[in-house]
Amino acid sequence: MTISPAEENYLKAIFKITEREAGPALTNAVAAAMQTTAASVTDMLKRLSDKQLLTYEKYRGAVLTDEGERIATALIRKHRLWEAFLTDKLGFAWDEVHELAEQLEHIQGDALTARLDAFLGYPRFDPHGDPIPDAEGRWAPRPQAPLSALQPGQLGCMTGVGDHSPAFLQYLDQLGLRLGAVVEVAERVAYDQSTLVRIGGREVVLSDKVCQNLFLKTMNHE
Amino acid sequence: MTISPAEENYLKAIFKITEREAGPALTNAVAAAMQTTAASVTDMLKRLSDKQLLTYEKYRGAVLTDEGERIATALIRKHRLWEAFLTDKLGFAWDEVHELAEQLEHIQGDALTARLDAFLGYPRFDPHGDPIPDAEGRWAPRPQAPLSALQPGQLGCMTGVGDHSPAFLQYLDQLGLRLGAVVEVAERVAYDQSTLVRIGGREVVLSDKVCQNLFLKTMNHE
DNA sequence: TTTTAAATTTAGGTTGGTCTAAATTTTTTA
DNA sequence: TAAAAAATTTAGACCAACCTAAATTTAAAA
Repeated sequence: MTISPAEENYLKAIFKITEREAGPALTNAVAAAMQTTAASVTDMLKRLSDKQLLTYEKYRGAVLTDEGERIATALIRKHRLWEAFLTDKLGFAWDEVHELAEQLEHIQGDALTARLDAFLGYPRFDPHGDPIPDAEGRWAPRPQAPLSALQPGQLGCMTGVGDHSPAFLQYLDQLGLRLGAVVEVAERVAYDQSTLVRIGGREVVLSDKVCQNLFLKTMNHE
Repeated sequence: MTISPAEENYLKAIFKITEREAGPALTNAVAAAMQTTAASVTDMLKRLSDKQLLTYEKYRGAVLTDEGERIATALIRKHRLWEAFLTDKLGFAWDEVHELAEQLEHIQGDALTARLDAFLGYPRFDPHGDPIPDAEGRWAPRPQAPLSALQPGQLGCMTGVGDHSPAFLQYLDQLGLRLGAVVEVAERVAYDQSTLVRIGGREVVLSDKVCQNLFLKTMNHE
C-alpha cells in the first residue's frame, strides 16, 4: 500500500495536533496546520480512513491508528535527521533548514535513513532541540519547561524552542540564545509578564511570547 | 514559473535521448525512456512546449530550449552529486544509489546543491564515472572509448560504464572491474566479438555486450 | 428551548498526470 | 505510387489533491 507525500503530511499534522490538544484532531485544526480548506481536509480524512491510517467520525475529528502513528513518527524522524545533516554537515544555520527538511523527509528508503542516522552519530536531538525518535519510534525523554514557568533566581540551560520560524530563531541568535546557553531569571515584570534575564553576563528583557517559546532545563547555581 | 518532478523527468529523458541520437526526440523514444505511453508523452510535450522548455512539432518530435536544457543539466548535476554523497559519505555501493538519487534530484534549493558540492569536495565524476556538470552547467571532458573499440595489445584504465543496472554493476564488482582498474586487451574472438582481457593478473572473457558498456581511457604500457 | 453562530460536510468543478481505444499522419514496402 | 505498417495524436476517461459555494450538523447564546 503506497502513501503519497500529501498523505504523509496530513498524518504528521494530525500527530502534532493530538500531541498538544486532547481528543481527536478536528477538521479546522488540520486545515489550519496544512494551510488548506476544511473541505479538502474532509476529503483527505476519508481517504486516510479508508487506508486504515486513522479513524474518522463525521463532525468528530480523526485519531491516528498505530500504523498512522508509525508513519508520522518515521516522517518526523527523517525530518529531524535531515535537519541535523544540514546543520552539522553542510553548515546551514538553524533557521534555514526547515523548508529543505520538509522536502527531504519524503525520500523513501529505510536503508538511507539508517545510514544517515549512523553517519550523524545517532543524534538524539535536532538543531532546534527537538527529540529524534529512534528506528523503533522511541522518543528520548526531555525534562524541560518554558522560560515563562521559571521563577526569578532560577537558572536554566536552553534545550529547545517552541517556534521554528526563521524570524524567531534569528532573534535568538542575536541575543546569544542558542542550545546549551545558560540563562538566569533575574526578574519578572508583573505588568506584562516580561522577564529580565542574564545571558553570559548581559542583561536582556524577553517578552512573555518569547519566554513561552523558549525551553530550558533547570540547573543549580554553580 | 513552477516545474513539477514529472516535468523535470521528461526534460532529463529528452536531454539524454538527444545526447545519443541525432535530431529531435521522438514520442516513442521518450515513452520508452519514461516507461509510459505515447499518448501521455504527447500530452506532456504540449505542456512543456507551452512552458517554453522545448519546441515541439506534431509528428516530428521535441528539442529542448536553452531553458529546458538548463533545467535538465541542473537535474543531472543534482542526481550525480547525491550519488556521490550516497557512496562517499553513507557507504552505499555503486549499484544501490540510482533509485535514491532519482528521488533526491528533485529536492529544490540552489544553496543545498552548492553546499553539497562543497561538502563532497567538488567532485567532477559520479560513482559510475559519469561527469558532474558544474554550477554553470559546464561538463568536464572525458576522453574514453568502449572496451569494444580497443585493439588487442592495448591497455586501458576504466573510467565509466554505459549500463547502470545493478545486475551489470554487480557483475563488474565480481570481476574486479571498478573505476580506475587497469585492463589489458589480450585477444578478440572474431566469431562473437567477445574479448579476452587481463585484469590484475587474472584472465577473463568479456562478451561483446559487456565490452560495449565498459569505457576506458587508453594508456601506454608501463 | 429556540435561535444564531460556528464547524463541518456535500456537491460540483479544476488541474496534473496518467490510461485505453480510436483516428490520423508518416514511413515503409510491395 | 498505392497499400500496409508504424508512429503519433485525439478523444474520452480516471484518480489524487485541491478549490468554492451551498447544505447540513453541532455548539453556543439568548
